[in-house]
Amino acid sequence: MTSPTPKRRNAPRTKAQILAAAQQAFAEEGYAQTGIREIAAQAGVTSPMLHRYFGTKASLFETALAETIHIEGLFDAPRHDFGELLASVLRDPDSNLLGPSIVALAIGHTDARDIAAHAAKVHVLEPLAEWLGPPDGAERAFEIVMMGMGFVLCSRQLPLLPDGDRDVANISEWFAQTVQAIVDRSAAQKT
Amino acid sequence: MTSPTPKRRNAPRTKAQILAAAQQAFAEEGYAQTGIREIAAQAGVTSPMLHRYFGTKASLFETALAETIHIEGLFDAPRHDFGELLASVLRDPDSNLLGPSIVALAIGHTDARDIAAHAAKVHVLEPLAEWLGPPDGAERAFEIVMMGMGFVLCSRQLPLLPDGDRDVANISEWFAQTVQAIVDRSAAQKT
DNA sequence: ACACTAAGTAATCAGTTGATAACTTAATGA
DNA sequence: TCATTAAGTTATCAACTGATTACTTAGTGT
Repeated sequence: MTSPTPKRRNAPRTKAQILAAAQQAFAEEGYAQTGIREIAAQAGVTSPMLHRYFGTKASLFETALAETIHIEGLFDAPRHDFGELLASVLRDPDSNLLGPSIVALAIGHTDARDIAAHAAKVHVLEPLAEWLGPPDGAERAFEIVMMGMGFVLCSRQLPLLPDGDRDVANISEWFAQTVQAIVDRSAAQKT
Repeated sequence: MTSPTPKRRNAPRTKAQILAAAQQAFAEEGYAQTGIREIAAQAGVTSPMLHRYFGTKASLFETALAETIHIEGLFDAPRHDFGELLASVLRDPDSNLLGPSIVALAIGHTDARDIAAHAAKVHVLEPLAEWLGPPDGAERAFEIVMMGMGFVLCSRQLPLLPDGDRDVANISEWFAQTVQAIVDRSAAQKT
């Protein structure tokens, strides 16, 4: 009972725990408001461990974000389901959406904003643009990311969603259709 | 030359200067990263002045945001121009867009996020919903705000816009058309 | 002319932040 | 078995945060 539990040492496990705690904290509280000690405590270690394994707070943020943000999971389903798929992921309260949340909550801090912008560009915008295809893949990728970020921001972070289930369902349906229209849009039929 | 310029006293002017400096700083750096002293220095006063006139930092933020955020200016033009009008305001680099920027940069901080959410609801969503009209004004207002926030977030804060002028013009046109479709959409023709 | 009020400043407090140095101790290999 | 390496902790630093107190002085009404 009084044994202080000698604390097994396990570097990779500790490192992983810190990373997971950081991702969760950055996604819930944002970069600026999340303290080094808070992350360390959540990971069950002390704060210097965090510097040992990840250097600075910003560099921890960078790796935490890079590991979390990814879009490729949406490319497996049939192309005509993309809109509905994205809508269901963003709407589902159980999908924790670490990536978009971390990016959205990071823009209030200069360093974090730059890191987040770069990660979003490399890990989301560019793969999405390539998946959509030339000649206007970049435009359409921006439009989709813009809608996704707007939805996450306004529905999860702020939150501004109307109260009724009916409203939410309608908004979700509109979101899916609008995104799908971007996916289906051909560069030929421009005005 | 060596005269220290006796410093005229002018309460309302000082208060206005603090408010203007706060709006600018909150819109550029965000709530969390903007310090009391920074705002005071920008306003040409010392930090206690800020507490004298506005109480706490959060309360200063609240007044600064409430004075800045407004949507009614877009209601004067003809209804069929709303999409294009909103797009032009959001796109124009010269329109400083204090309101949306302050809201976007505030979500990383708990207190500021709550204040911003309330302000957005009262000063943007509700007037817009009323302007759009029943029965689904709330839904459509959310959709428009969502798109606006997404655009500001991705184009101004991050920034993720493609490089070419051609791309930007196309995105802006798509944005205007999509928003206009929400405005024009009648509740009758729902699936 | 003078006293009162309020605008403004200097100095400082207590708490928190990210980061480090110095120390302890568990694990590993020769 | 024992010395070396690395995992982990304690204590602490310097800087900065929002906020407050006590003081100075300009403006104003009588």
